[in-house]
Amino acid sequence: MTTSLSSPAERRRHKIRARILTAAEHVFAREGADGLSIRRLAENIDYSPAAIYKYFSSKDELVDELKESFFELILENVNRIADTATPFAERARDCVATYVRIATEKPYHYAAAFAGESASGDGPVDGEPGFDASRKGQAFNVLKGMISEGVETGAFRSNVDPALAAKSLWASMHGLAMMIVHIPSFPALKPDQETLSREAFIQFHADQMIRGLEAHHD
Amino acid sequence: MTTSLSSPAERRRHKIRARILTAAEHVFAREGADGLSIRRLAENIDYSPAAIYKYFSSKDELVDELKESFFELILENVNRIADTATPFAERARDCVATYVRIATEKPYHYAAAFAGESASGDGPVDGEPGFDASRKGQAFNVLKGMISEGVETGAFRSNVDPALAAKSLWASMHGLAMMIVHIPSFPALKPDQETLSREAFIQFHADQMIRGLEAHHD
DNA sequence: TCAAAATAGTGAACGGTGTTTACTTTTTGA
DNA sequence: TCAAAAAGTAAACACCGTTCACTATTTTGA
Repeated sequence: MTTSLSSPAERRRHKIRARILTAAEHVFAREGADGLSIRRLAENIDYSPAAIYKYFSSKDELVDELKESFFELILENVNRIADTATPFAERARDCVATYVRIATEKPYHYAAAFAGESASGDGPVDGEPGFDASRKGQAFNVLKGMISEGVETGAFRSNVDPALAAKSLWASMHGLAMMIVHIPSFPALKPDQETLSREAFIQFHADQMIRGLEAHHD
Repeated sequence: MTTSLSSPAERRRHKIRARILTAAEHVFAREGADGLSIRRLAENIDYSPAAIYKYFSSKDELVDELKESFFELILENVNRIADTATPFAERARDCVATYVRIATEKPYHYAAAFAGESASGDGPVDGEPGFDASRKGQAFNVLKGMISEGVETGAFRSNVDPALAAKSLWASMHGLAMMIVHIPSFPALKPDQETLSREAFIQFHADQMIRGLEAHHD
């Protein structure tokens, strides 16, 4: 939902910015940040390399926008599932599975989103102001909310701190996503049945994580 | 333990290779792969840039050696703990904690070790020949062995597949390590008490993972 | 309407990068 | 001793992100 802006000049400028971002998105998705060069990008859209700098102050800023809108995509999907009325356990598993699935569908985006938040220094983290407003912060809060629900309904042990547990769970999700991103055949036990076992593995991993939070079972 | 080689010429060559690697190691540890340039490296050791290519076919090959010996360091440490006679639960926790600690002590090494196994294509994975011989493969097998032990002694549920569980656990460890590497303040709940809470968080995470494998408890 | 100011766009350059090639110097081994 | 092998180098190639001085276009305000 992009709010259309006032003057026609501004609209035109916004359009060209979007054209640059779209071209960048395609290259980035296929080849990552290294494959995306300002010069190549400029040629794609029939501009001089220097022209890009009238719209973006640096390559990093341009790539940051790609990463940000990617994490918005993750957030939207996870949020939609979290708002579902399905049973708690299933809903939690779905959130994990969706997060990992989207992350691995755009491997370069996902890996880049964590490798250097914005080229220098890291973005805001839990506890610092601004974290809750960032896409990652919102996604984290969805997770935290679900865990709180689990504790309140008695599904999870009563002594789990939602913030702590959410971070641990996030780390586990992140780890699986990164493993699949960097080693695509990671989940497969045997080279065949690739895609099938990937989904199964994600399920197993999600169950594993959730079991760690559950009150005594069986 | 480097087996000393035959001829004096070969020894001299080996020595210079080591000199290059040592210089590279220092720069890489501080600034990562981007900060390590062949030209800078050459200047450090008073050689021409082209000379490096008499010893390494590419920058990637050079960096790969740094990554390999780093993972050997992880393997040594984890192995030492795994061979300890301490109680199972404690030993498992220590392995996880040590893995994450070493990973986060050399953040550039650890992140690079997973970001593109060797510049193009990925290294061998479980199920493929050669995996068990790689450092990562050996580390993975330590993990798998410990889980097998847990299943046999009845600490873990009897229906857990060690290979599957080891991958899940590895992913979780990896995720925490990567989170700390990319967002150093990740575990901290409040900006102070940094290092203290990091250790505590790793403990929590390790417990969480292990609980997911345990037979009914309490 | 018309000049001035702002904006869009460009070519050329700066200082980097990994790598290759042709060349010289040194070392080796029979 | 002397040819062959190895070590080392300077210069170039083809890239990269970014900046600068400059022109052309567009917008603005009096």
